[in-house]
Amino acid sequence: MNVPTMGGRCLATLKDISRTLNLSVTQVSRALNDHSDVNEETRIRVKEAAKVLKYQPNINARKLARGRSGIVGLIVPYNPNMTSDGMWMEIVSGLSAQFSGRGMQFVLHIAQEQDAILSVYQNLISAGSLDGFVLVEPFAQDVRPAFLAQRAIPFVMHGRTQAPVDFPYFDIDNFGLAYQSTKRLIAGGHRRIALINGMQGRSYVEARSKGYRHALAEAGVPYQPSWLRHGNMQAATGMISTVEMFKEPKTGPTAIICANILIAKGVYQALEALGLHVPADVSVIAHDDVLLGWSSNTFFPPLTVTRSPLGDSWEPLAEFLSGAIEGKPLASLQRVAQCEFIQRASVGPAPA
Amino acid sequence: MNVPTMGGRCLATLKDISRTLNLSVTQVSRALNDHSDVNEETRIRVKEAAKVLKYQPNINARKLARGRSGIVGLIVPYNPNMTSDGMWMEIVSGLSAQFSGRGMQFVLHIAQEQDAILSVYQNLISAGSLDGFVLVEPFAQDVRPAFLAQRAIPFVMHGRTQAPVDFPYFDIDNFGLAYQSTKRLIAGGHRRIALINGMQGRSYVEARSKGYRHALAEAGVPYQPSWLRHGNMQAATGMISTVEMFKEPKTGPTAIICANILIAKGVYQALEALGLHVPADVSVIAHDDVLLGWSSNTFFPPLTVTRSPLGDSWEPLAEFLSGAIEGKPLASLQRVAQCEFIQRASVGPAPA
DNA sequence: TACCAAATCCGAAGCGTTTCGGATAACGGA
DNA sequence: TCCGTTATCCGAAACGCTTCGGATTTGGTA
Repeated sequence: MNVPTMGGRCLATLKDISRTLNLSVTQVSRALNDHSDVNEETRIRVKEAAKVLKYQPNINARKLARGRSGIVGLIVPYNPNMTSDGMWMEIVSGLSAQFSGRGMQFVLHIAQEQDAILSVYQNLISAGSLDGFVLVEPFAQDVRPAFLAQRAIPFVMHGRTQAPVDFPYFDIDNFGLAYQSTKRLIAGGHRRIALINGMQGRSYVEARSKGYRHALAEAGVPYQPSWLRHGNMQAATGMISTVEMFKEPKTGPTAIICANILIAKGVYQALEALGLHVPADVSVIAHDDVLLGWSSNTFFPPLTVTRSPLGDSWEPLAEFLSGAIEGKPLASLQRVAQCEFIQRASVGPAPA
Repeated sequence: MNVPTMGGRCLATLKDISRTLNLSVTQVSRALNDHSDVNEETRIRVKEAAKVLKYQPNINARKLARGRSGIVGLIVPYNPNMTSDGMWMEIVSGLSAQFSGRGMQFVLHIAQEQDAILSVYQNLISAGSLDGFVLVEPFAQDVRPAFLAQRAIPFVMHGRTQAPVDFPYFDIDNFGLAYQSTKRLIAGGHRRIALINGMQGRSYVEARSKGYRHALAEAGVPYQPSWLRHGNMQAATGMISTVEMFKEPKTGPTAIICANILIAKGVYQALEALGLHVPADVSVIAHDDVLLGWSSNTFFPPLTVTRSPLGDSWEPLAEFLSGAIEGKPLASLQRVAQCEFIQRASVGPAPA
């Protein structure tokens, strides 16, 4: 139909190398791919020639032969206001950089609203266009792992689900960070501790709630439902929750744990408006993903945080997914990162 | 090396269809691709069978045969604080959706700092991994078009450069919107008009400055350099610029044109702080990209805007790039969109 | 000397498409 | 009746790579 008018860009092929070296294409391929049965000296000659000829393997041919596409994807449902949330950009840029460093491509697929999300996975796989997925922001009850695993589609999850996890994942110790924070506050004499958490259903949110309640139960501190709050991870959530919890004066919490820095920002603002002081009246701890340009050191008084940079997760995620595609054993494809506890001035003993 | 352990996912091929229909692979391929010399009835039978067998063309084989990868890319230099900017997410999600709707893949490539940006384009192309690029946020003097055009690498630009544009692009009429805004203010009796623009060097910024100055010159209104300001497109820029322009009381502008809604937000805040009223003391016009969750109707008094949704550009960009790859004539791959002028209460006659 | 294993190499088949260059049949006009 | 068209179809080659199943040499061992 249309002639390939668009310019040269012709590149060296395996055949070219084999011709100049008087070798077979087979052997050149094996040399380049570091296979076992090729003479060390030959391998060097081949690699040398490849460099000289500026050889670049044609990924499509390779993929056709290998039966893999070399492309992995992240599917996110289209959401008009996701645009205001810089976290997605962080995710995309982090993963994209990691995968391209591994000679793979990473594509972001926006699923349109009308698409059933599971069928999107199915379609992309069966077209041979993608050979694996990254799953982020999982729900505690997430249907995707079972679906994908059943079809032997490789994937890696950023986080875990409530069900036993027999798949590759990288997660932080969400239970632990909430547990630790709560426990430390209790150790400081606090017994009226609130947790302002993210949206219900997300698995990291549920895990944190559990850690919080576990610490309370362990210390025999009664759990008060109105002090476990849920909302999106924005300053407004922190502000509104705080105001509501202090509606009845003198009955508010003496310590507040925030699911992220933004929420903590809102809490600080609300406390200031209410005339309450940190940490004299209320202690505050937040979890810090080191994200969004929000730094935990823009707070006064300085904010105590549990810290685990979101940016540290892209490398293991990419590694685990490519491992899964190559069929590496599951045990090597799972990791839970611990997080750092950074004590600062926003936590004090419980007021008398 | 490693056996293809990872499960079935085997899919119907052309051969399967040809077998069930007693046709040649050739003819099946031609039928599916709507070529000319295939019987209408055959074509229907083939498409029917394809549907029944859930046939999905293997893109890698297709790409190998056609010599194209079907993947286009956007290269952005790595920038740690880009993440705070929701606009990138908008760009990525918009383009990604458009291209995947065309059966292509769109990848975001993060160029690491040490990479020379031009060589990144070169490398991605010569590996055969990408067959075209989208260029966004061009500079007035942008070196990429010449580089890519010389190598016959297809691309499309969101915007234009200062140099004559003999390449595919989609742009809005930046000159025109600044010109129109300025002209209308002049018509309202204003002669002290400021423009708070984006960062110098970007081509849309330069174009707007030109439109502004052209309108001034045309009306014989003197151009005052301190009233043409540059900064990033954030509220802070609007605020700071306004405060500075009103440092000497009574000598400030009577009208301010803002490069986007965020800047206008800052301007409103500064004016309020300075005790100046919109539009009695100062008229305000902004350009509205319909973005960032910022809506121009959160303003009081309502903000007059020139409006052209950034979201409208993804479709033509995708169309033009795939057109360029297919070798369509240049003339059909260029468009400048006009923008809407929405008159609201933030503009009034010049104060006496 | 005969045999075996290890080290290197190679030919050929295959991956699933597209496409070039005919082949075949039906048909109308000369 | 012969020939050129038109409408359909097909075989085979090509795209560039990987990989299976040997082939060849070498050196050591029985």
